[in-house]
Amino acid sequence: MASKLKLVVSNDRVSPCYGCPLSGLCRDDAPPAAAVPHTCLEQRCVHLHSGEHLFRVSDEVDQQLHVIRSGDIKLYQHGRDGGQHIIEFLGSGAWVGLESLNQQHRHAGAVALTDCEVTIVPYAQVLSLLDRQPRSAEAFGQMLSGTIARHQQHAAMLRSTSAVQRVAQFLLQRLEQASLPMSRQDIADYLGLTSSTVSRCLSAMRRRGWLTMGQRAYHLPGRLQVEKVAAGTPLMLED
Amino acid sequence: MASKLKLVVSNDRVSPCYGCPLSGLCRDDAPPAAAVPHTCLEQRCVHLHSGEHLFRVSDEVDQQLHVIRSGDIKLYQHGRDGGQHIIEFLGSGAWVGLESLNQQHRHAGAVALTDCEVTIVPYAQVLSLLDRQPRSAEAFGQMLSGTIARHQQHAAMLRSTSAVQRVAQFLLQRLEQASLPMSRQDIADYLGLTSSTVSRCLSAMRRRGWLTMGQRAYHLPGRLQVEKVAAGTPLMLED
DNA sequence: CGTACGTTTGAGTAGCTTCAATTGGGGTGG
DNA sequence: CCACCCCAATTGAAGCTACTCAAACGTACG
Repeated sequence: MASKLKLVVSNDRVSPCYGCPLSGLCRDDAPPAAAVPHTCLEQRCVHLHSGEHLFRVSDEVDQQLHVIRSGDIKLYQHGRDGGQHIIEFLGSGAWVGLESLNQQHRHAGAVALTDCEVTIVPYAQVLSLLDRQPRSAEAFGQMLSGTIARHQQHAAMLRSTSAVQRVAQFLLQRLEQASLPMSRQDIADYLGLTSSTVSRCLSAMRRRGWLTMGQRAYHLPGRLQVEKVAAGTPLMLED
Repeated sequence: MASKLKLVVSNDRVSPCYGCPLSGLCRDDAPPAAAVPHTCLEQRCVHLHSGEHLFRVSDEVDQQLHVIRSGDIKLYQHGRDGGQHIIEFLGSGAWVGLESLNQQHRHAGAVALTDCEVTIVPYAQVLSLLDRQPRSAEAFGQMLSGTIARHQQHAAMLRSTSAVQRVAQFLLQRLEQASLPMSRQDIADYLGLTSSTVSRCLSAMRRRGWLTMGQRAYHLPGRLQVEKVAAGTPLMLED
């Protein structure tokens, strides 16, 4: 179960930034090739198998951030009642660990939902970049700002009184990619419902033909109706 | 209803940082007095009366952050059903507007719950500070990180199934200062409940002598029991 | 083929919401 | 100073939603 670490050194002189996790933060329009430090060239990666932890609750914070190259990860906390509360589902391109920068121990755990490839980005490296490139501080701020905005959206979803409403919003938000790698229980823990209720809501929409579910693939032929449900239109669960 | 703007220029040479909203970010251990730019000396303030908006939903983002000097502010969004969802209650010392850095229009509104004094901090000024003082980038990151962590906590509270549980957690979290400037409706919108339910929960605890409510002052003689309720111990509403 | 686990579905119940009536407190005008 | 009004808070009763408990089904894996 040990994570394999791989050191990747790019030899591509044409575009040294290709594949660099920091490329989203780099703001030098024309970075002088000679001045590019190791930062952009060295990439440490971790491969996670489905179910493996990237880090656990109470782990010591190691001052490292992570960027997901491929796969999906869930961020969770332990609920008061023993169950787990999913904070966020993170997909390809997402940063992991932004909430731990000021803390000594993780208050959230991160588990791979599928096999994952994750790039390790030492926080010091990010700070170093922010130091060298003033404009990237702005980009970094925007990234954190966006994270905050997403959490606010999630909180809004949790306050939607109706269960179908929450499930509909979840589907609309997550079904750009037409696949849901997480279990019903995970969805339930994310939406503040039970897996039974989630299942009932999905079945209700499926019965109406608004949702089709091949074992991993999901589609929304009735996207318009689902949007109405998400907006508050009531929906009888049993037909 | 027009907000009064006041320009305050400090003449105090002894401690130029005193009262500076950026002091929490400044990381120069011994800032050379001669090099201190206007940044630390100019402070624009806004005075808000209870009920006045600092900004509204859909307002254009003016690239300004705010720091609350005194008073309380609520951050809210419009719910699907017409009601408003409170995102966060912000008190003295808190930063306002961190979630809007990457957006063109506000997706949240900010209203004063009490009379407020708010310092205006142009985002450019923050960036300029981050540029000059590399270490303050870390502090800024920690601040945003802390904000994210608080939102995650809030989301966890919203998933607590029981109503009394949510109210108890809210009281424990908010009653360091022994006063709740917001209305029952606001609390309800924050917790994802109705004002009736909030009222009932508070009454239940008051009947048991765990909570006392002078018109503005709140106290928790039964903090221990309230903590148990927050942790999941069931509680009959009617006695 | 059999076991184990996740999902679906079924009744019954608890708890929150809804709607409405009552109380209380703060402000205004007499 | 008191009466009045207005809005917020409280409280009551009824209804409905989502949870609980439980069983049956499907699928993946040995």
